[in-house]
Amino acid sequence: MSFQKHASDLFHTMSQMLELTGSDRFRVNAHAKASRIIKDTTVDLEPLARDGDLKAIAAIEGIGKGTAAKLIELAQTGTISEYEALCTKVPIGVMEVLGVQGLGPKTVKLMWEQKGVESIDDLKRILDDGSILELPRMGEKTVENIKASIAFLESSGRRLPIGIAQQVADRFITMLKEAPGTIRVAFAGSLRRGKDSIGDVDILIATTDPDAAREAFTTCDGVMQVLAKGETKCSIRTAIGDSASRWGKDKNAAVQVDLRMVDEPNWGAALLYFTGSKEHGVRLRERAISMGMTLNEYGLFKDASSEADFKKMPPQTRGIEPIACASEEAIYLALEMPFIPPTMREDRGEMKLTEPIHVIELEDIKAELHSHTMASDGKMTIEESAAIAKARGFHTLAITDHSQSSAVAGGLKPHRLCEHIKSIREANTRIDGITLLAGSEVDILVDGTLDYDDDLLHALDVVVASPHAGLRAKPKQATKRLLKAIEHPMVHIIGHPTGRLIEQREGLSPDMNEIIAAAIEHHVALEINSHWMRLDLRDTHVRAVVEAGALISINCDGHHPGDYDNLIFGVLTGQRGWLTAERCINTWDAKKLHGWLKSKR
DNA sequence: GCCGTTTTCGGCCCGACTGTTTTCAGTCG
Repeated sequence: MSFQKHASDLFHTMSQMLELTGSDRFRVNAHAKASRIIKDTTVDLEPLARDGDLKAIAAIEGIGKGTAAKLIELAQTGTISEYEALCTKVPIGVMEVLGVQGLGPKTVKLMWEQKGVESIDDLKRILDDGSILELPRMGEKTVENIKASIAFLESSGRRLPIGIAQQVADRFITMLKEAPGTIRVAFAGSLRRGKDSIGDVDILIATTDPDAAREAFTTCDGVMQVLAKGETKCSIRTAIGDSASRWGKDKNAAVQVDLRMVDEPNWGAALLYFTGSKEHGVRLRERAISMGMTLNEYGLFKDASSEADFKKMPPQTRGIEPIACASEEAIYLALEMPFIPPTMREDRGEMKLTEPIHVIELEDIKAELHSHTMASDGKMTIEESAAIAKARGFHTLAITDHSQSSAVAGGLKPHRLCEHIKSIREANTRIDGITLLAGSEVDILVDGTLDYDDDLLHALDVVVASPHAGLRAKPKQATKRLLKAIEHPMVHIIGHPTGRLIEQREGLSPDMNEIIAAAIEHHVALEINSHWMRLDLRDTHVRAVVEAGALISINCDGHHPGDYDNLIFGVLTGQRGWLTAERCINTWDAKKLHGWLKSKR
């Protein structure tokens, strides 16, 4: 595990332990925030911490001298004394109990202190023998909810890949559009922000008939449990359904879906609020206060009232008219900020922007440079794939089937690749309106060499070099391997550079700063693989690439016709890394792109 | 623990829902 991931995990655990020991809540928050920033930052913390550079670390916003000192301690001694001290106070197993939905620090602390609950198994014990009912504020209904939450956690507690969450959201949106009285319906939350994995699906609806929406939502097919059913908010757990088979083995997979009912005139304020992130929302509300205003899900209010008792009532209930609420754009404008796209709302520096950043959009993509056909493990012919790419308005499609070492993927032996190149060239003469390029997704072997000899590589228009095996290698070895591929003069793109699979396989952890520096030096583009199981590079890597000024290539890695629809997830990942169109080679016009590809021949 | 266009001290976002409460605490996002 990388130093930063490890440090981030430690701070997260410390934050929970502080909460359980009744520490000052602002201190708890500061630790949680530090955990998030350590995970997200593009600053390489390990060398700074090893050198004891307190000043440089504390210069990162949200990281102060206290946290910086602990990071240095971690790098130099291997642990943090505050963490060790907390471990003697709080059994580590108590933290897993905090993961049960509906149980917060107060309740978990009570269970731990009064009933000796130090694990989920202990919790099950006091549920089974009924002694949980001896705790204050604990009744039959709460007990049932806890049992359901444990079952949820054990069956499918993990986060959903965005591709699956999107299917769930689309299903509910289609259903709610049919409900009587619906004016508008949309998904919000982390799904709208394009995160690579989604904890729960948020749906927003404006309707003249809330009762109908509530009924439709809580009684539709697949609903396993209704968690809340209130005036403005409903929560359910639903089976994932058809999508589960595509996802993998877990047919019992479930996900929580929240429905928020809002008034149409406040749509923008509600959408902004429920899109989050929580941290971005906090920053916005702080900014509003500093400007003498109040921001909530009903709007942005000029709130000069200083009466303390008035302050206790939200402005909308005091008859104050919002100065902005209809659209997100209006609210950002009133806050004197540029519009921040949903994908950038993570409190990763966007609050400091004075000018808008025009991040890449789906429509900017004009070429697909990584696709498979029936020649290897794809399910499309060259012609089928070309027709789809053409229909999407692409000017170029590169056919890049697997190389010989990927035996399970039907990788092509050299003589078959030669025949395949001929087929692609022949198809290119036959098919109008799109340029077909002959390429290959060439394995980067464990030692960093490529899977075909240079003569054969030279015959290809596009070389996507990707790691497929040996994905458990140590960071140093992984860095060396990828660097060797980047330095190869005939490589255009490094495909899914880390080989991670979301929620399934961590993949490689190379030194991204070294990788990016080499990519710049050797004019190699790093891929954002758009498949929702991969999204590799991930958002924070893209941000580092963008800051350093390297090139990105966003590709579908299509095997099935439907895989072209995954492109949006790659684009959203790019946006999350603040990627602009000009840094992405797939947005270039044909002349520029083909010229760049030929420069490596 | 962090931070500063009043501040190195004294603040630190806002509202909804549930369950067990007879007026509200705990949790969530």
